[in-house]
Amino acid sequence: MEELNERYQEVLYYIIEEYIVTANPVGSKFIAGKCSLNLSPASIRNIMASLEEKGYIYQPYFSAGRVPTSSGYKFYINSILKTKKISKQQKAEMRSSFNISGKDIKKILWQAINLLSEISHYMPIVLAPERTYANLLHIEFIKLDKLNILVIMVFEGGFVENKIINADRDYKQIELSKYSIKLNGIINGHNIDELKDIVIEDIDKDRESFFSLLNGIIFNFDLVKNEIDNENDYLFIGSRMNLFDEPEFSNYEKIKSLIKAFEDKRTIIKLLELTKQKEGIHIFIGSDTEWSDINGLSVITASYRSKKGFAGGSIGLIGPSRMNYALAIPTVNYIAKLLCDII
Amino acid sequence: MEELNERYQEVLYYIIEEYIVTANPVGSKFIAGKCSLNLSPASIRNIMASLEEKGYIYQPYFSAGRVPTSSGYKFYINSILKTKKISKQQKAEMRSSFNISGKDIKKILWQAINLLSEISHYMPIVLAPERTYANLLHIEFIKLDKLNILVIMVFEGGFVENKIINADRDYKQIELSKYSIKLNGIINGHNIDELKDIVIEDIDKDRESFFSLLNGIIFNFDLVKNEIDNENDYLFIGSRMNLFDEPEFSNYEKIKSLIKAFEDKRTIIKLLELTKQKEGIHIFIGSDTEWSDINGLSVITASYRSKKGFAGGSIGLIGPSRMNYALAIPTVNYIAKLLCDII
DNA sequence: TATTAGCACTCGCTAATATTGAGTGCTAAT
DNA sequence: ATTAGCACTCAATATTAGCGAGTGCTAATA
Repeated sequence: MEELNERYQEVLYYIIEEYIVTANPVGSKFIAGKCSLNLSPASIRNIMASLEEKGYIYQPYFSAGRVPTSSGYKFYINSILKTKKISKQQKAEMRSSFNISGKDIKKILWQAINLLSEISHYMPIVLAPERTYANLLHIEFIKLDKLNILVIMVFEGGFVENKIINADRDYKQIELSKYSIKLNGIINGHNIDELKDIVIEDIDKDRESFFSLLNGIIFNFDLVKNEIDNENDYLFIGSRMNLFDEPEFSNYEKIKSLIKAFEDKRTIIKLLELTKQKEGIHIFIGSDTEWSDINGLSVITASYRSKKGFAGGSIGLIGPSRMNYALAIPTVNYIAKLLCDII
Repeated sequence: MEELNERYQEVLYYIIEEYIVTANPVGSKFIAGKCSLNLSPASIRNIMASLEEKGYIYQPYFSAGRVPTSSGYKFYINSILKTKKISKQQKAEMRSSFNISGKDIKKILWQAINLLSEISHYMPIVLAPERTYANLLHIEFIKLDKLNILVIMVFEGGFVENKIINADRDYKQIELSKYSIKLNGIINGHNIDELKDIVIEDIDKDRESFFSLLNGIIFNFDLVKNEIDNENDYLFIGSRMNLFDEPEFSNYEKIKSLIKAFEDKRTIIKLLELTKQKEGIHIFIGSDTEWSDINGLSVITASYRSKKGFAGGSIGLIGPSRMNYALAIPTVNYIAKLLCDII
């Protein structure tokens, strides 16, 4: 990223700050009034022309004010922006807004969404922790009917996964309970991958009739790993309404493209999965290659991870590119941190 | 509902049929062309004037064509409409589009939504069966940590409910398993209300240390009954996109009011709960008192119920008031019937 | 008496035109 | 190097004109 003269930075700064608030192109006269270096509109215009040449701002049409480009935002975020510190009081408020007694992780994630929504007025998204690397706490087989067995897996962190598998024959509940107990004996805080090895080993030692049942379970392990068969238990999306209130989506065509983009959750899931394994804040702006579907949208993401070491998920905030980064970035960051503590 | 002359009925019929397709006010000339009784536009106009006086149609403005009112639709549905029979082949197709092997009820309900969406191009909604009257199949306690116990309840029909309860002391898993076994011995196809009585009785006989734990569970039963604490596991909503494509929502204001109305799911839940216990098809039109939130929308609902007798839920279809009732009504009806069979 | 042709009238829709004003780039003066 | 001054651009808004689909009424007709 090219270096920018202090004066240039200040002009860019005020353009973006103002554009974030009003969503209207910003003119030279306004900047001249705001700027600490007392310059006339004409001088500002010269600076603006340079900034435009460098690609940080552009004019929607001849003789309109200037609007930040994606690179403009990027420069602003990386070099100019000083994010607001969250006050101790605000932190305490955020923390206390979580009600964690007797709630499973799903509800806690929803609380995070609501909190983010309240504070930011943008659209929060949360990816639930994946189960592959999470340690199993408990496994249980319950007979539903002749050939269907319900497998309940409880993971560290309070995540419960229910799967129905087809059995090869009619198992009795007592028989199933025996296997449950047996398996629970060896589970003992292993994750699925490890457990798979142990179970396969065990089969060799003890070729009982539940050989095939176990096969079914192992197959099922792979299911849990690879297939998210209900997106609704994996990606949580907060209220869209706030986004629709933003002026850039105040016409029919744009609001429709927005709805269409969110209808298929895979784009969002992909984005959140990208950042899940990485530390810290990630920001996708405007027409980034990773987030090119909707022009004019930005996404701030952060990953969370329990201290016990099972894999975490990520949270994010979707807003217009002209979103209030100074507030949004530390908020996303802190809520991710809160989630780490809570889980 | 007032009686209508056959001639009047025919005119009303063609107005509605045409309006359903084009969404434009229908003029006298067009009706004169369609009508089997060969009348001139002028005569049709006379009839239209009468129909307007009776409140079945209205003019959006002087010298526009006529548009059906809510009472118009009501009369049409109750007295004129002949719903299309679904052919055997279509029925077979619908039935075979369900993949029920190894799927829990939630996924089956989602399949119903997708099917309805494909056929109707409106917005399907499904209310999951409530658990109060459903028979319990299995109950299981799993220790999460010192004071948190996960209670898993499996209901007939494949519904699984997970609840975390706070224990009064630190239970060992072995201890909990014993209670699980004990409870499972007496569950045996009772529903929660019945079970509650049995358990309370049992407590008197056998004042063990799990007295207080059971108390916690009983309290929890009430929770399952009264509180739906995650709407997302209760009400399933299909794709909104189809609705937004309808011409009545083709402007910014209307689309926003629509989104806002659906953001809060309680209205829809209330509506579906109203019809859950009743047999057959229910239709809410336009500005019915039960469904007055969004003008121009209609809802068709039907309840489903498993044969084994546990309480069912209901499915519905939200579309514009000018929806294709002839197709939508039998489709909702048949899919509800399919659900009865499958569950 | 029921029906219809004829006609003047209404009013939303579309396109064409005029007006406004915020903001610019350039030039010449400071 | 900075800036006042000025002509110019162009979206947005308001204004006007014309079209045409559809009406209600009246008088003629079967």
